[in-house]
Amino acid sequence: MNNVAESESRASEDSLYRIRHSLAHVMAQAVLQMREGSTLGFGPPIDDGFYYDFILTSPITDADFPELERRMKRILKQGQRFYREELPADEALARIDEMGEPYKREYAEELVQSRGLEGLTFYRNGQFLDMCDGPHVDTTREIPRDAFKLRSVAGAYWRGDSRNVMMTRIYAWAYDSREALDKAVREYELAQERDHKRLGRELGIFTVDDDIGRGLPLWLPNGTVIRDELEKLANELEFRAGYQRVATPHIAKASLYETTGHLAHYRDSMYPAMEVMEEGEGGESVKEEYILRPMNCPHHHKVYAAAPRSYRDLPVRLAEYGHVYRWEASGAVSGLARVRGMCMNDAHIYCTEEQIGDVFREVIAQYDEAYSILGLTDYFIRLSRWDPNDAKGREKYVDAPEEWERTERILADLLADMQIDYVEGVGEAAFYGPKIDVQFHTVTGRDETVSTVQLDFAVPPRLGLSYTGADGQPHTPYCIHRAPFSTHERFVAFLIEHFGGAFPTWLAPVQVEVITVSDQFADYAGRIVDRLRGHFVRAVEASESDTVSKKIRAGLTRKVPNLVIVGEREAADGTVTLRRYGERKQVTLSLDEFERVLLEAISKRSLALKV
RNA sequence: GCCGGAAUAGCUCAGUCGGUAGAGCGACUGAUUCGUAAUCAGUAGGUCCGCGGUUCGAUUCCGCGUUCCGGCACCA
Repeated sequence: MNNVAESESRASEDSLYRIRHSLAHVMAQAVLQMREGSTLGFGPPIDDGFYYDFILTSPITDADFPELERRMKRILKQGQRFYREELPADEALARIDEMGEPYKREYAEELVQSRGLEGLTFYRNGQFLDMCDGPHVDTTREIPRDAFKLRSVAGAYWRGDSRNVMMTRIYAWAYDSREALDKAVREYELAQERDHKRLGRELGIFTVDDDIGRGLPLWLPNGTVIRDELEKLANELEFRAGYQRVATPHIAKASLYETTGHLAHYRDSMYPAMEVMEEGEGGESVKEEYILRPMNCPHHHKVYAAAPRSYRDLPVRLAEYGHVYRWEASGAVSGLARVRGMCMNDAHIYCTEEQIGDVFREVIAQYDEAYSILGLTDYFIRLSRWDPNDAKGREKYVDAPEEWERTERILADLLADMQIDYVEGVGEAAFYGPKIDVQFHTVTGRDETVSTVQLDFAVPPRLGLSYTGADGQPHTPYCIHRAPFSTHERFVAFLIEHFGGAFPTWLAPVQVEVITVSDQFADYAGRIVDRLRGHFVRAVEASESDTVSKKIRAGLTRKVPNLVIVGEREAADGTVTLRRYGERKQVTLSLDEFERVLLEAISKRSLALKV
């Protein structure tokens, strides 16, 4: 972006910021008209509009939106001026008391007492007064009346803390023109059509059944194909990088998690223990507790510990697409994106401190390769640190400040050295160490952690892991946890939305569907399908009794990447007519040629077919 | 977990001011043999989410529960 464009875009963002911020005040004014006696929380501009939080005297639902919007438009029409006023701290607090706004008061006190502000600013427009930093438009006439739209009502904790009161948040879109608003709303609606929960059902990828349980998706045949293909790719990348595959059970004794610290730091996210009676040495009954594992690492640590290790063996790379189970909060569970039983593209790399840098480089190179195969480019890196000031710090993180500082520095230096831009994620670390998270933008515009690389300094020593160094002495290895393909669940959820359900040929559940013009050509179609299946291509024949149009429609609806149409011409010439998903233009090519480009696209995992 | 909303056929949805329900698509059967996004006809398919309450009678009203959706918190 050149400088002119940059400054223009910033100027328009500033004006948009004012519009959104001012509209928040306008909405709050209208809400107070409809629900007199309600109190205010925060009401900031956001990426696509604004929201405002309230404690309402009686609920508002989207059924109230038309009236609320009418009132807002009336305010805009009135041309209310925004008046700014700055008061010294004591007067400001007195003013807020008059306003009867306890939450504003709490925040104002904090601004004055903890942050030492000497004065606070207020904005008044019409009857509405708010403590607010601004900036705002001069008058509500500057705000286009047709460029905002109320979106949804939601709950939100005061100041984002679940120990606080739950407020009602009203979200709205807001832009500087009707066209920009329409565009945003259209994009939102298009994103809804790509929703993985919807496509997952329509494309037969997964289902969730009440009798199995919440957050425990069942992978249907089409979804299982995608899993298997991803797993195959992961295995190949890992094999090439010297990983060794292991297989370990889904449960372990509770005592293991006592030792690792999971029970101390992670208990809330774990399924509770299963109690069983086992026979003790003397034949007596002994109570034993087993836990569904929430992570694979302790099991892999035990694989590591199963053999004596020398520094010459390191790094040791142990990989498993391992199943783990986590007791996710009921309100968090959603489709495949947040589940309670998941299968993780896990590997643990045990290394010396000196090797950490090289191992991270190797892992990040692997991430790059994996994402480039999938055509994923819209992501950024987050360095996730612990938060020593967290109120629940001792519960959330292993208490070892020097280790945190040292390992976080290693990662920060490494990122700087590799010239990788990143954002800081304070309080986003794992309990056992800092991590580098890969944050993807989802189609609905939110960021989501898909993959992570974690540096674990805490658990290996607790399990007594060691290797013999060149000095003949035992040393404790570091463990690096990595999962470029995340869990099958979250990654496939993300990929469904990324591809809009139209997977590249190598990943598609059905790779080729052969459509006959009439069932006179069923023999030819059958021969094509058999031949392709002989090469492990997932080819199917369309139903015989439908019309060509109907079969094409069905194939497109199921987003089959390659529709092959055969009729008299093709049967006579030994050719096929190929209609690629998303392309109107078709090509007729010999069956041999089609097979060649198809197999090449599959083996190279191409995003497109070269014809 | 918290706030709010929703739940009717496989899917998308209509409907019953309280008298046990309908459409389109899909499925199945038959006819049609067709050249690029829906051929025609017929058939089957529903404890109207569950449990209580009110009522002569509840899918409809009320309560509780379950699940899902939009958020918040938490997180791969």
